[in-house]
Amino acid sequence: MKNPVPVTAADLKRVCSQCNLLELCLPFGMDNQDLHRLDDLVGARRKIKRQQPLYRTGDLFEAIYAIRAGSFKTDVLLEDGREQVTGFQMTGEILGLDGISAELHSCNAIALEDSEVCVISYSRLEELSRLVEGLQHQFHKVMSREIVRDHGVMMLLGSMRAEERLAAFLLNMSQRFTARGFSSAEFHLRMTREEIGSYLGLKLETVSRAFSHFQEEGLVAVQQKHIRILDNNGLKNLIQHQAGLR
Amino acid sequence: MKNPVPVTAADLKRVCSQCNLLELCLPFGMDNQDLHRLDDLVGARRKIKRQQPLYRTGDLFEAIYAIRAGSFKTDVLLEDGREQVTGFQMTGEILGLDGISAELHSCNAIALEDSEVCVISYSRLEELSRLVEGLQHQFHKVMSREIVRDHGVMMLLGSMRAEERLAAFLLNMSQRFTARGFSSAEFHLRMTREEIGSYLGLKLETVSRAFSHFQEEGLVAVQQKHIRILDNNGLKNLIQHQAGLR
DNA sequence: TTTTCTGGTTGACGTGGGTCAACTGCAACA
DNA sequence: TGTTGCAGTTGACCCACGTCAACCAGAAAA
Repeated sequence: MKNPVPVTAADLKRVCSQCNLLELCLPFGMDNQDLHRLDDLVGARRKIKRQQPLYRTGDLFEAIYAIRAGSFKTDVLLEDGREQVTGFQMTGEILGLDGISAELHSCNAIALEDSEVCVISYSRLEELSRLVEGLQHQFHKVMSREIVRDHGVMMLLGSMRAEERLAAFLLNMSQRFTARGFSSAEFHLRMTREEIGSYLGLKLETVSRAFSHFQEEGLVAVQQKHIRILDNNGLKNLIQHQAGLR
Repeated sequence: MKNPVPVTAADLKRVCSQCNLLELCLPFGMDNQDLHRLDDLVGARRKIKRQQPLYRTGDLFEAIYAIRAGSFKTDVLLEDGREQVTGFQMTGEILGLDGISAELHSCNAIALEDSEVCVISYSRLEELSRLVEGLQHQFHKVMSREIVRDHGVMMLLGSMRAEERLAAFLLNMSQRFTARGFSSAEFHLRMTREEIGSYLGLKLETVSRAFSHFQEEGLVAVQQKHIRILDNNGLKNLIQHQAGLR
């Protein structure tokens, strides 16, 4: 029995100052007073169904997005159809920063599962961050963090071997799940082997074989998308000591 | 206390509003009035000798830098000594954005030739960009452009073959020289084959062979670091049509 | 239940680019 | 005017990963 959805107290509380993702998201480090000024910046919510785009290459840039629930991939397409996944994003992370430079989005953001984002009007964000020092600073940090993350991916792609890349990927996922209060040792990947491969610059078969090999070595237990990390240090060692090539 | 360094007329002119790199640099798009407010933000200059670092991984982050003359590479080092060059920067481009996120620099910036940078105090930049909308917006664009550029490099590294990568690199260099008023067809590379290779995720021998092959095909004339592009479209076609692999 | 579909695994084989090594050329300097 | 040294080129060989293809598993549809 469905009534028209009434606005409840809970809905009204869906603002930054009440959000449990706070410490992962844009408002991190802001004081209580500033936080309340954020509440009217973050207006609309948007739900995105699995496989649907939040935005596409060429779309007009008007807002950035904070992931409230779910997860996304971003990718760049070449004319000939080749896809490069440039990142996987989870709750609390910010999407859309690519659009500021040209006022058009320069990649696609696709939901990996049914997801929800907070829409943050970019013009109002600029406005407010001229008034709220903490917001300005935090926003700059978020952008800078993205640049540093990208350098890490370049390191992966340019200097590591297949199994090192996958190990680094798993450790990164584990660390991000931990930061969100989930188990660091056991998690569920939302992306396919092909998407992992595209991100890591490998073919899906190579990803699959690397998973199998890790399993043989007792480093992880793999059951499709469900991953259990059995030997964290083993994975770490793999990255440092498998040097030399490439 | 030290004796104050006498300020000469030449020094006074060394300000953004007088700089011929304007349209490539941070102040791009700002109006004349705002521009003059920038002049006292950009204080010191710093000269860096070839092969010397402007900053190193782990250095305290206090300023960003605009390249006034010369060129740089940025790189990330792995514990085992592997180096990944994350970018090459030329006049008008901004260095140091990586440092904002952790208040420490997360890569090394090394001069490829004797160079000079404008030192832009980050705290004063944040201050001023709260007052000057045009500066704020332009700064955000610069950061976003860096993110978009990084996505392009990921595409290179993750999805392209060796000769495609080098072709894309040459076209990119050509386009950036053009933007600076130099010939688009003929230029001098300041980095070694090894540095190009590190940037492109290739070994120096592969870079060298690709250059030789381009030369055989009549696409470019290569004489050590001096490059002459003979067939721009040929290079472009190489990227689109050599698809399939990887 | 069986059928179909999509994603994942595994094997056999090929190749692009890494590795190793010899050689060349230019530049700095005695 | 030779000497040393580093950057670049080239060749021979090899291996990590891509390619192609068969097969499998779980989920959704019939």
